[in-house]
This record gives sequence, structure tokens and C-alpha cells, in this order.
Amino acid sequence: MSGRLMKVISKSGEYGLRALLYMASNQKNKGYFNIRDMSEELDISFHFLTKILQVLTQKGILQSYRGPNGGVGFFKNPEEITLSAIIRALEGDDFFDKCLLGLPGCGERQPCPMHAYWMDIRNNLKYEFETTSLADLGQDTREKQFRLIA
Amino acid sequence: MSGRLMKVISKSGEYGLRALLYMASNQKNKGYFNIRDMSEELDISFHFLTKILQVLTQKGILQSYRGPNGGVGFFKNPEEITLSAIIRALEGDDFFDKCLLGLPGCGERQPCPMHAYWMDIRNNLKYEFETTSLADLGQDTREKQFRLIA
DNA sequence: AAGATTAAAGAGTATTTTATCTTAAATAAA
DNA sequence: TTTATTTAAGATAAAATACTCTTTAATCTT
Ligand code: SF4
Ligand code: SF4
Repeated sequence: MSGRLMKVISKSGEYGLRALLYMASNQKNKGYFNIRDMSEELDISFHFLTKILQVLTQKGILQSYRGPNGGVGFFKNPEEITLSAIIRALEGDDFFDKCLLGLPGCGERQPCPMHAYWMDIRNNLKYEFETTSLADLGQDTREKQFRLIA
Repeated sequence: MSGRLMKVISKSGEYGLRALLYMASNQKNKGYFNIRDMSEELDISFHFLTKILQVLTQKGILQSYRGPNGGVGFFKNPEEITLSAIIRALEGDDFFDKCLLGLPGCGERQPCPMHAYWMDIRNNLKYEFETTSLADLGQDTREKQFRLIA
């Protein structure tokens, strides 16, 4: 009931994003990123991070290489990787298609009083996540901003 | 990694909100709302719901009465209860003051690349939650809407 | 080919969240 | 005053999430 943070994504999502951001901003280093090094740099459990990056690899966001000097690297350019794709990979493909409240068995036909309200917020978040790339975040060059009107 | 919904609030928060919405839209019934009845109506575990409503009572949103014909009722009018107050009561007072990602030990001084981005979203949500009352939601009379500009 | 390095995969543990069960306290009605 | 009703409170259990450990497979270096 207290101490909890406003948190939309799980730890897996958080760690995955942090790792990807780290990678995006250290790309000069051409080769593969060593997961052990990253886990130490980011202070995330090596095994846990490995699992998360594994998923990102399976989802086609990263590619991996085993053996000496192996590791993980981008499969696509950070410019082409949307926040949406990352979150969907780590939180489930339907992340942006469900209710923010998480209520089951409801929808357009029997909407709760909050429906229209949540849909506004959700669609807005969805749009932002779909139109923002990893590179956008890493370089913080975006100029878009939310604004409330009317 | 799958099956998870985009869920900002916990089950406690969801159940609490649902109960409050139910109460707000059944207010003709002047007396106290029986928690057992509500738990059946809303299909929420009686004991769990009781705990949640207990918190709302402790936080001054509801008032309770024990004994026959007892139950819970609004302490303030639904018009005066903001969504923000409800969520803060159930999710923690700092819910809207922390990072959406939940990362600890960071802030304005050492912002991660997502900082400005998240702050936009967060402030927007915060504003909406603070300016929306339970009655607004229950009657769905709000005309405000999000819109992305620039 | 042999050994070292590194990610993949799967099993197991710990912590947190959600839910239930039991007992206590307050109130009302008989 | 006794009994029934109802919320409060605390202990316990189940489920979900987060994290760790161990083994396997791929790749490189020698
Ligand atoms: S009706 Fe309410 S609970 Fe259902 S999806 Fe819409 S906002 Fe969510
Ligand atoms: S710097 Fe990043 S992690 Fe920290 S509060 Fe801002 S958005 Fe959240």
C-alpha cells in the first residue's frame, strides 16, 4: 500500500530497456556487447539479464553470438526499433491493446464508466510508443510533447 | 512474458476503484453499502474487498459503520473525491511523484535518456487524475480529451 | 583436437502480491 | 443482556514475479 512506484512495466521490461539504452549509447564499440560486463555496468543480475536479452533476441530485436568475444548486438538499427516493439516483446504482444485497469471480460459492448477516459490515455501512450525509436530516446533529440487541450 | 496486461494499478487499486464507482452510481440507496453484497455484485473476494475499503476509510474517503445494516459510505461527495486521491490512497501517496519506470536513485541531476519523455506523460496523467472526480467518471459527462500537438 | 569463453536453457529459490481464514470489536435488535 | 450482524485486524496460504544456480551448446583460440 506504500512504497510502491507508479510503474507501468515489469522488472524484465525495465532491465531490458535499460540494457538497450546502454547499448544504443555505446554503439561506437562495433562488436558484440558482453552480457557479463553489461550486467555489472547496469547492476543487474547476470543470469536475469541474460534471460531478458534472450527474449529480445528471439523477438528479432537483438542478435547473439556465443563463444569468446561473443555477446549481443542490435539486429536492426536503434533508429528502426520502436519503444512499442521493445515493450511488446518484454511485456506481451497485447500490452497496448488491453485495458489500463486490467479488467477482464469487458469492452466496447459493456464499457465501464472509465472506458472512454482510459481509451484516450491509452491511445495516446500507444501512439507515442509507436512513433518513438530507441535512438530518439538515447539522443534525447525529440521535440514532440504532450499537451492537454480543451 | 505474455498474457500480462497493461496495468498501471494493482489489484487493490482496481478493486477499490470498481467498488467506489459502483457506490457512486448506486447512491440513491441512502444508507451504508453492505460489503458482502458489494463483493458478490462485483465478484471480488469479500475479505479482500473489506481490507481495501478499510484503507479507503482510514484515508478519509469512506466512512464505515459496524453492526446490523452497517457498511461503508462516502465521507465526501463523489464530486469532491478525485481519482488522484483514490489512487494515492491505494497505491501509495507518492504514486504520481515517481518514475514511470520505477528506477531508483535517479532524478533531475542524473536523468536517464527517457526522463523528459516520461515526465511529459507523467505530468499529463497526474493532471488528469487530479482534475477528474469520481462523479465525473460515474456519469461519463466529462468533455476533456487528450490530444497530441506539434 | 582440446580447452576456454560465452550465450541458451531449464530447474530451483526467494520475495512480493493477492487472496483466504480466523478471531475480535462494534452496533443493533430482541 | 443476549444474540445476530457487520466491519476491523491479524495470521496464514496460494499465486505471481523476480532472481539464482546448474547444465548444455556454440564458438573461438591454441
Ligand atoms: S470498460 Fe472499463 S475496465 Fe473495460 S476495457 Fe474499458 S476502461 Fe477497461
Ligand atoms: S531519469 Fe529516467 S529512470 Fe530516472 S526518473 Fe527520470 S525517467 Fe525515470
